[in-house]
Amino acid sequence: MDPIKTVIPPACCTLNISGVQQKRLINMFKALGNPIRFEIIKFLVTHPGCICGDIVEHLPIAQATVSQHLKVLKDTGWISGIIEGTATCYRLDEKNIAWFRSLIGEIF
Amino acid sequence: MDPIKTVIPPACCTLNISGVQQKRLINMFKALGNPIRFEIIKFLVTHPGCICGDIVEHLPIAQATVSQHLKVLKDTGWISGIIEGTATCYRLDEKNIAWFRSLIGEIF
DNA sequence: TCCGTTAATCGTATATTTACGATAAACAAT
DNA sequence: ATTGTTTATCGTAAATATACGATTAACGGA
Repeated sequence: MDPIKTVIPPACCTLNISGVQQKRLINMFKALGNPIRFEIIKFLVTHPGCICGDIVEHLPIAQATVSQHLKVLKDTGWISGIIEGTATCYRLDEKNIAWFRSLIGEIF
Repeated sequence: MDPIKTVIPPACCTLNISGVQQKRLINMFKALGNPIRFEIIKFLVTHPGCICGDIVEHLPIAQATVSQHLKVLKDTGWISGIIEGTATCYRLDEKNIAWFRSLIGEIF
């Protein structure tokens, strides 16, 4: 007797990912799933190397809060910051974003 | 006298998006930025049309919680559900995911 | 050395998210 | 009609995220 075969129609995406990579991706999603952080990333596209104060001026929230969001974005790989005297210059983490882009292309 | 020109090096992505589209995208990111919901989406890739109970069996959380996550995924456009008798069959919202994919391709 | 500038961190209040059990609603089968 | 099955929703507890003012730390310039 033939075994029962269930045909699974091909899905619109594979989401073929797991483990550490999946965790990393989820954290990147989560970080960008916040309007303020999304705006910060947008701002960095046009203002690479800007300092925390520039971002504070551009947003309606306090410096401490901006700093906190910058930390989240740094920890999840969206941005990097280099200390320059008393300021910190922030820019997109292009390498990690490239990883994100190619991974999305693979699994979606 | 010449105006000062600041050259902005081309960024690794444009993030050229705003308004309602941006809000929609952010909400999709936020929804997928949760490990449980990510697993649900992965499960639906291989089990299209499955019912809530199938997902409950597959995950270590209560039925009420799964239902709540399904609602979030539905509200953000990741999945759709059609009522079939007393059950509800869930599947990926392929149209919306296609929108997501192409948008990501544009702005990243 | 003593200020002024900048950003990170601390402590904390509030809001949101996540989880659960209990219950309700909707339907199928007997 | 009654019973069983399935899922959504309600109420609520606990955890996490978000925001702020105050403080600290690190550096540059007078």
